[in-house]
Amino acid sequence: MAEYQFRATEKKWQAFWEKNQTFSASDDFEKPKYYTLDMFPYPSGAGLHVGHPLGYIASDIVARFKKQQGFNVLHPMGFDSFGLPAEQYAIQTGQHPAITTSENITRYIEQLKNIGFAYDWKREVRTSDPSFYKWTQWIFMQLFNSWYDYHDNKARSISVLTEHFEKTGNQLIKAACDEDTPDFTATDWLHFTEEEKQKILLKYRIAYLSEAVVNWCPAMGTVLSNDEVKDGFSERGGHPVERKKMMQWSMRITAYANRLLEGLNKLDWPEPVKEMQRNWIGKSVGAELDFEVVKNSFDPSLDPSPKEREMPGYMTGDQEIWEALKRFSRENRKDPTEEEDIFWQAVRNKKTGYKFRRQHPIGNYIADFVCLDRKLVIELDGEEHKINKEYDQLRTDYLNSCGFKVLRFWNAEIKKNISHVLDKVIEELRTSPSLSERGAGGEVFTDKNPSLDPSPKERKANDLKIKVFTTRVDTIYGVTFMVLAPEHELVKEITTSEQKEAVEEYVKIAKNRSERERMTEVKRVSGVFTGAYAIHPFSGEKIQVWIGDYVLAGYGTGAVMAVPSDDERDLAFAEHFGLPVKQVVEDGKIINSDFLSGLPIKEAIAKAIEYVEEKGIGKAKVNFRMRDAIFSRQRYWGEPVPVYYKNGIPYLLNEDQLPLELPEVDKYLPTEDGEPPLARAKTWKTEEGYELEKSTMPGWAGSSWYMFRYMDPHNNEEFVAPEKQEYWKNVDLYIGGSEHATGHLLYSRFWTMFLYDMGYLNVDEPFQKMINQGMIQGRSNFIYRVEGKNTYVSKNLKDQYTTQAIHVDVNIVYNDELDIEKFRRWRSENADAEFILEDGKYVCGAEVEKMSKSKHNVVNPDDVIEQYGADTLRLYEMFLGPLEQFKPWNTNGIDGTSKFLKKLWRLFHNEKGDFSLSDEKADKKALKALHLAIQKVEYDIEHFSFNTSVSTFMICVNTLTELKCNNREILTDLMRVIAPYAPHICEELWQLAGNSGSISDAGWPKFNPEFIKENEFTYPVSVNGKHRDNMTFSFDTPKEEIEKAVLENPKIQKWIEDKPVKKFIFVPNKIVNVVV
RNA sequence: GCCGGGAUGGUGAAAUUGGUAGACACGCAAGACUUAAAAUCUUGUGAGGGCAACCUCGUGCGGGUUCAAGUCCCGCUCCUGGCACCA
Repeated sequence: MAEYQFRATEKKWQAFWEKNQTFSASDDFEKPKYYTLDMFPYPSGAGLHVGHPLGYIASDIVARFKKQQGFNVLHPMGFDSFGLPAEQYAIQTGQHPAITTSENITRYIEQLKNIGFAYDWKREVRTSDPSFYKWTQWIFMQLFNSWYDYHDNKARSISVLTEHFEKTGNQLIKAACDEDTPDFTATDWLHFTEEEKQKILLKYRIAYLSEAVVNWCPAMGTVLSNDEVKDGFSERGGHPVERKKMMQWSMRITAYANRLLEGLNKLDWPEPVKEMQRNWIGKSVGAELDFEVVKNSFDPSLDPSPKEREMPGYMTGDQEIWEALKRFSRENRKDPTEEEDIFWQAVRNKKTGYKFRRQHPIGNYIADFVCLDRKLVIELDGEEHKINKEYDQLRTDYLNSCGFKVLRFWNAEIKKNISHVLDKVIEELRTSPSLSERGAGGEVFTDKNPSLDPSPKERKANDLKIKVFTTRVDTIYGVTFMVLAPEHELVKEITTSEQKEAVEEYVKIAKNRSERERMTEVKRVSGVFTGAYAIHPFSGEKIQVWIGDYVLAGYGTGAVMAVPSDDERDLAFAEHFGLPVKQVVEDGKIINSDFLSGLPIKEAIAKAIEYVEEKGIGKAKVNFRMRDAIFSRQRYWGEPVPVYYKNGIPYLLNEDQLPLELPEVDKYLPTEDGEPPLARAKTWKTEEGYELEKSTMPGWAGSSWYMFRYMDPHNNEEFVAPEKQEYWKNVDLYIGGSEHATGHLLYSRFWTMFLYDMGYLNVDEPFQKMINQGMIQGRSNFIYRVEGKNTYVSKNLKDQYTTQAIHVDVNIVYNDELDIEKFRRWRSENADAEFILEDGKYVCGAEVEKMSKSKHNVVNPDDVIEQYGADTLRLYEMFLGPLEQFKPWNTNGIDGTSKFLKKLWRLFHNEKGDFSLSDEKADKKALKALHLAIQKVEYDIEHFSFNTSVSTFMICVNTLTELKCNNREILTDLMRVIAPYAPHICEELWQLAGNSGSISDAGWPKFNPEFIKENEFTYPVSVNGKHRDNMTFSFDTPKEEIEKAVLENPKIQKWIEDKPVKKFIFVPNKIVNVVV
C-alpha cells in the first residue's frame, strides 16, 4: 500500500501555495476582513526552536479557518530586525549587522516555510529596511511636532501651542510638560529669542530632549534598559553599571497614562496582562500637601542655645512656628469637645483664683489647658490615650523638660464629677510655686504681645515647604515625622549646622549605594535627622524631618509624611529611631483625629481633601507611577533619529530627506570620548554642516507601529494609505507571550493613540483581542557517569555508584532511553564509553529547564519535521495541552499524532493500498461522527482550545475506521475540517479525491444539527449521589414513567432497600438521582 | 510583601452551565501477524479488595454549601509568572 509520503507531499504543497499566492490578502474591501498577527520575531542567530512556533501554529489555524469561512484574511509575518545581538556579533567579528541579520532572516523564513504557514509573504516587513524605517522616522517627527492638550485630552500640532503662547503665554493652557517649565506671559514669549523659544517648546513636545538618569555602562559605552541590568551589572558581559545623568530623547507617554489605563477596559485581552499594565501605569488618587519647614529650629547660629530656648521665659510657644500654632489654637478653641467645654467653664475668668488659658502653644505642642503662672498643664484624655500612651508620654516628657507639670484627667472623670477634678487641680496649684517665685522674668505672655510676631527673616524660613503626595490623607493626624529622599532638593537647605556632617555623610553613602545593595538590604532601616522641623498642617505640631533612602526620589514628590501607625516602612523607621507612633485608624474608622474622628476611611479622605483645599494647604492630585520612556540608545544598529543640532538646539530634517540612512562606520563601538558609534561616521552632518543626532532609536520604535504597515507594506507616499487602514482597522487576533505586557504592548498602544489623535488612524488601539501563549520549556536529559571512569550507569541503578549527572543531547534520547550508538558518535571521547544497563536499556534522567544550547535540550523544528513531517509537528504542538499553559517540550507523545495521520490516510485507501472512495449515500453513523466533529472544532477554534480539536479528529477518524467508511462526501468534508490543522495532507487527499485548487478555498462544511440528533438518552442513575446504573430512555418519555422504571430496577432497589424515597431528582438529558 | 495563574492516573491531558472523573493520546502489559524485527491490529491499564458479580477509596490539604462538587464558598500548603522600599 502506498504509504503517506509526507516529505514530498509537504514540499509539493508549500510550493503550490507560493506559486499560486494562495494566502495573499486582497484589497477587496467588500469582503469581511480578519486580521491575525503573530508577535514580531527578532531573527536571532540560533534560529527557531520548537517553542517559537507554538503561537504561530495557533494563529495559522485561525487564519486558515477564517479564510475557509469566507473572510479576507490578513496574516503577515516580518522581522523586528534592529537589535542588540546582531550588533554584539558585529562588535566581535566586524561583520556588518545588516549582513548577519539578513542571513538570519533567510534561515527564519526557511524554517517558517517548512512548517507550512499561510503567511502572505508579499507583505513581509523588516524594521531595519530603510523603506520601513523611513516611516518610523516620520512618526518620530510627528511626535516631535506635537504636544499633549489635557483640556481636549489629545495630542495636537505644536503650531497650535505657539499660537497660544503668542496670545496668552503658557498660563491658561493645560498641557503635558516638564516639571521645571517656567511660567511666562504672551509678552515674555514675544521677547524670547528663537533659541529660548525652542528650549521652551522642548518641554512640551511629545518626543523631547531632556536630562535623564540612565543606567550607564562605561565598559560597553552604552546605556542599558532596566531589564538589561541585573544586580548592578550588565546582563550581557557582567560589566558594572552606574546611574548617570545624560541628555536623552524621551517620549511623553505619561501624558497618555490615563487613556492607556481607561482604554484597557474595552480590550479583549487576558486579565493578567491588563492587570500588569494597570500596575505599571500605577494610578493613585490622593492629595498633595505642603508642610511648612521650621528652618534651623535647632541651629545655634540663629537661635539661643536649645536650653535657653526651652526655658520657659515669657515665651512658651516656639517662636518660628508661632503663626501657625496661633492659627491652630484659635481653630481648636472654636470647636472644643464636650468635656473640654465643661472644664473651661469651670476654670475660665479666674474662677479658681488662677488664670487658665486653653489650647495654648508650648514648644511645639498645644496644651489643652495651662496655668502659666504655676506652670501647670491640664490634659484631658479620651479612649485614645490608651492607644497613644507612648506618644502622650513623649509630650509629657517634653512639657516636663520645659518646667511644666502635667496633670491628666479622663474625659469620663470630668463628666462624672467635675468638682472632684477641680479640687485636685486647685490643690496642685496651691502647692506649686508661682512663676515670680521661680525667679524667671516677670513678663506675662499674652496673645497680643507684638514682640512675638515672627521676624521677616523667620517668615522667609517659613516659605520653605515640603510637598508630599499621599493616598491616605485620612491618616494625617497620625503623621509624627517626615522623611525626604536623600536626593531631595531641600535637604541641603533645611539641614541644621549640627546635623550637617551626619546628613552629608548619609547622602553620600546613599548616592553611591548601587542598585544591588539597595535591593539586598531592603529590610535594613537607615536614615538621618536633618535637625529641621516641619509644621503639621492640621494640628500645627512640630514634627521632625528626616532623610532616609526608603523614600524614592523618583516617585511622587520624593518626600513622605510618615504615618508609622498605618505604614509598615514608616513604622520600621519610627521604631528604629525611637520616633513617636500615633494610632489613627481602628476597625476601618478614623480615631484620634479631631474633626475626622469617627468617619470611615473613604469619607475621611474626602473630608480631609475638602479641608486641605479650603485651607490652601494642598490639593487633590492624581499620581502615576509610570515614567516617560527614554527613547535614545547609544547604539549603532537602530533607526537614526531625523534630527540635527544648531547651537545645541535640536531641529527636524525635512520630510523629503527621509529616510535618514545609517552611515557606514569603521567599528561598531563608541568613540574614545564615549560618543555613540554614529560619531565615527565622518559624513554624519547635514548638507549645511550641522551635526546630526548620534543616538539611535530603541528596539521598540519599529515594533510600535508595524501592525499598520502590513496593511500597505510597499507604500512610498504614506506609512499606510487611509482607505486601506480604514478597511483593515486593527488586529483582530494577536497571539503572543505575556512577557511583552509592559513594553511593546504599552508602547504600541501609545503610538496608536497618538496617530489616532493626529488623524492618521481611525482606531485608537492596535490589538483588539489578544491571547497569551505559554512558553515551551526545555526538558533536559541526564546520563550518570561513574566517577573517574568512562562508564555510564542507567538511571535506576545509579544509586549503587558514585555518579555525576551530565546533560546529554535530547536529540539522541527516545522516550528517555539513550541511543547508545548515536551517543558514541556524538563526541569523540564517548566512542569507547561503557554502559551499565537495566533490562537491556540505558534509561536517562530528566528535568525541566529553560531551552538552551548549553543544556543540550534545544529541539529544532526542522529535525522534528524531517522525522515526522510538518503536519505531525503542527498537530502535536497543539495536542500538547492548552495554548496558554507553560509546558516542557517532550516528544514522548508525538507518535500518537503521527499514527493518527497514517490512519487518516488509510481511510482513503483500500486493502491493496489504492486510493478509493465510494459515492454511495452517506451512512447515518458516519454523518453523525462527522458533524459532531464539525460542531466541536468550530467551537474549539473560536475558543482557542486547539488541543481538544485534535482529540476530536482522532475520535472521528477512529469511529470512521471502525465503520469502514470510505464515503466521498464524508471524507472530503472531514478534510475541510482538519485542513487548518494539518494542511498538507488535507490538500493532497482533497486533490486525490478529484478536486482542483487549494482546499483553503473550498469553504467550511456547514454543521447540520439534524445529523447528530439523538432520540434517546442514557441516564446515569444515582442513589444518594452515587452512580449505580445506566438506563436508556427515549426523549419523549415522561418523568413519571422514568421514575417508575428506575424504582423498579432491581439494581437500584438493592440500594434503596426498605428506606423511603425522599426525593426523586430528574434533570432531562442529564441525570437521575434517587434520594433515600 | 503585593497582584495574577496553577495543582486531576506512570506521563501529556479531557470534563463547555454544579450532573457518569480520567475522553483522546503516550507509556506499560498480554495477544495476533512474522523465521525475526519494524510496522500494523486486538485486549487490558486510577488505587485497594474479591474467583467473579461487585464493593470501598480517589481530582494538593482541612472544612463548608448542595439531592449532586475537579467545578461554588471559607481557611491553608506547594509550584509558577509579574511587580516591588510606589507613600
